[in-house]
Amino acid sequence: MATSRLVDVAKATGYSVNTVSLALRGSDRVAPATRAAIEEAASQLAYMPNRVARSLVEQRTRTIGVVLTDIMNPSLTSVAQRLERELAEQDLSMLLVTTEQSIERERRALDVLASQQVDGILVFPVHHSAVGHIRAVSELRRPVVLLAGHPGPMDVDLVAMDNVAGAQRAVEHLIELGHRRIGLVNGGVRVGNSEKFQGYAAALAAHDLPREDDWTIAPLGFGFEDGYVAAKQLLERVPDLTAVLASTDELAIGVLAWCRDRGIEVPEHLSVVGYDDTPAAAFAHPKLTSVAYDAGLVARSAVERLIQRIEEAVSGERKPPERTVYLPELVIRDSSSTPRGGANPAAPHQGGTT
Amino acid sequence: MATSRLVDVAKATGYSVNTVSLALRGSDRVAPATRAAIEEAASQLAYMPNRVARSLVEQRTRTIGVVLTDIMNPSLTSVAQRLERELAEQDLSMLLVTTEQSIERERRALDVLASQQVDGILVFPVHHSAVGHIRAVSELRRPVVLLAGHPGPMDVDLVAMDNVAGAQRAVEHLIELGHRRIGLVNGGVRVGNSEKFQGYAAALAAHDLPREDDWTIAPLGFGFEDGYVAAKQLLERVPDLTAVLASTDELAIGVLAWCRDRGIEVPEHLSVVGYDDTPAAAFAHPKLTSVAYDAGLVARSAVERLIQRIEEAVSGERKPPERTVYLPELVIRDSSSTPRGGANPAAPHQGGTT
DNA sequence: TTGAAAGCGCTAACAT
DNA sequence: ATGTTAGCGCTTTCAA
Repeated sequence: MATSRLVDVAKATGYSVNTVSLALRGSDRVAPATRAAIEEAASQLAYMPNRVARSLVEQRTRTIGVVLTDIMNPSLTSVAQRLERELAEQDLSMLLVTTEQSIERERRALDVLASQQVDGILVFPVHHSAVGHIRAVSELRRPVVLLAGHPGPMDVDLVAMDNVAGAQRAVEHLIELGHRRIGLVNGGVRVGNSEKFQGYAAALAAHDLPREDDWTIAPLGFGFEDGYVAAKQLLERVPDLTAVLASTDELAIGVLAWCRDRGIEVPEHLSVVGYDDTPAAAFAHPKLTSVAYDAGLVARSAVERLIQRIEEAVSGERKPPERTVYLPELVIRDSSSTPRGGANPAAPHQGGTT
Repeated sequence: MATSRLVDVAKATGYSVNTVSLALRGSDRVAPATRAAIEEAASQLAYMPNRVARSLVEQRTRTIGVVLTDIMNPSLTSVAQRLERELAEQDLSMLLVTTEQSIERERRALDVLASQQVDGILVFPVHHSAVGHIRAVSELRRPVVLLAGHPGPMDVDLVAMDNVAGAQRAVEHLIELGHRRIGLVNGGVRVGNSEKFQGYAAALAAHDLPREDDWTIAPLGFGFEDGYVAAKQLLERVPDLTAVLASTDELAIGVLAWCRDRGIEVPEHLSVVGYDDTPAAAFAHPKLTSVAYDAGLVARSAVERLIQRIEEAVSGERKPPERTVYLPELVIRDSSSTPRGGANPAAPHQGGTT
């Protein structure tokens, strides 16, 4: 596993280490013939530059740290995928860490990444508002761009979709269809992320519609099973809801599954709206109306911002953080329609289909 | 962004760089009082070790490269997730690269990772058999463990699920139910991965059942849409198939969606079996029978093997590659049953439900 | 118990 | 056009 170094190529060719280094990096300060000879020897010896040594002297690693809460969540996965692609295009590597919703792991992740001398860090924060430790890293150590967060004053750069507006839009769609009793299945609220709730409440308030605390349910996770269980709890508790917004598509698909098992027809008895517009939304049954999270846009924009911040840091500039939020689109499919009688399982139109 | 170094802590305390280094790494060769003073100063200065410098001298980075074809594919995502978790437990970081099915990108990824001096590499190969370039890396540069591959002689370490056996098991399940005309929707075959086809063909052959070339279709991708289109092509071409095995759950769910649109009932008219048993399988409609890919097992075992290989390489040992394949389980749900008449859309029992 | 010196593999400033 | 020297921040002999 002992790979060859510059000095080996130097010895093989008779040139100095410096000349070899220059030649291999394509400098025009070395004679073409020399370069050819050196390249020949380098490939003979299967020489590959040691990026660790290079990073040490250049004081940069061309590596970006990416901190995600969870990579199983399809919308985060698609962000990760897009980020990797964007970074690769800029010739940057991606060091990926997941925090599994633990603020303590998030803290450690940032430390490790800073210690690894990553050039910058992209963070999907565990808590969308508790970001003091992240700010500290961004001020003391490396440029950081957040990929999600609460609206309002915050002193770290942020590029994200506007989840308040997204949820509000979804609920307004339901209101326009004629719904007045609308529930919310809001995953992840336990860790303090309330944008979707804010949008939901704002839409109801704007239309003078009622809202009860028990119309909202907060499952621990974001998955199918969480949605299934949440639907059961919510709709057994409040059977006369006519529509439900779920904070991820997977939750929504879990809701659909429970409705199917229970004989509640969607959208006839209950309208269901998902969030993120993952590929699964279009292939759910019925096809799921969903708020589109534009992972490509966020990834592109976040990488661009981060690179800009890195360049500024190198040249000693220090600009104030900026917040960029994009308005999500609502994709209307078959799971939402005008209300026709609520989800009351006491009077289903027909039996379960599973 | 100028972080403090050992020398800064040394100056602040009056000790030498060497003593500070030892103290901060908890050596008992420094006096407790000294250590306390040094730790105090270090935290004052927010000192964090520079892992790049450390890696250069220690000749290891505590970083593992992970090469995946695609991170949107749920089964690969779950492998990535598990790998990250396993590596984190061993205090190893994960450098993630995706190849998007390009052998050229795979080649470059391996070079970049070797150049970054990762301690080892885990690869989900683009081609399950064309692995010459991977072998070269594993012999010349860094230990490599493959996460998938063809059966048969191969000279790179491998830890994977046995897809031949998995597909064979799925088809045998269908045969036991009484199916005799069984199709295959086999994503990714265009890049040369034929294990699932082999298992499918072996099962049919073992039971003296017929097999026609046009009972197999090879969509380019692995997603819902690919499955939908493949189902259309396959079942319009061969309407009297009574069962279909799809090589991923997403393909299978795409097949289900087409059947729904077409008024073909599953499993009454057509049995459908998926592959990987992703979370979506249990929440599809109908609930999908699927071959369980055990991502946790593969991840755990692959990381263990890789670490072992790394240790051997450090101590100069050189053991021959080993192949470990695990037998997947078949999870039987509602999408497979005894055949009742084939998928002929000319005589559906009832209209479409979408 | 602590310090001085060497060196990991590379790039960069400064010779020649 | 090429070579010499220094040094990135750390760990590791080897001395004291």
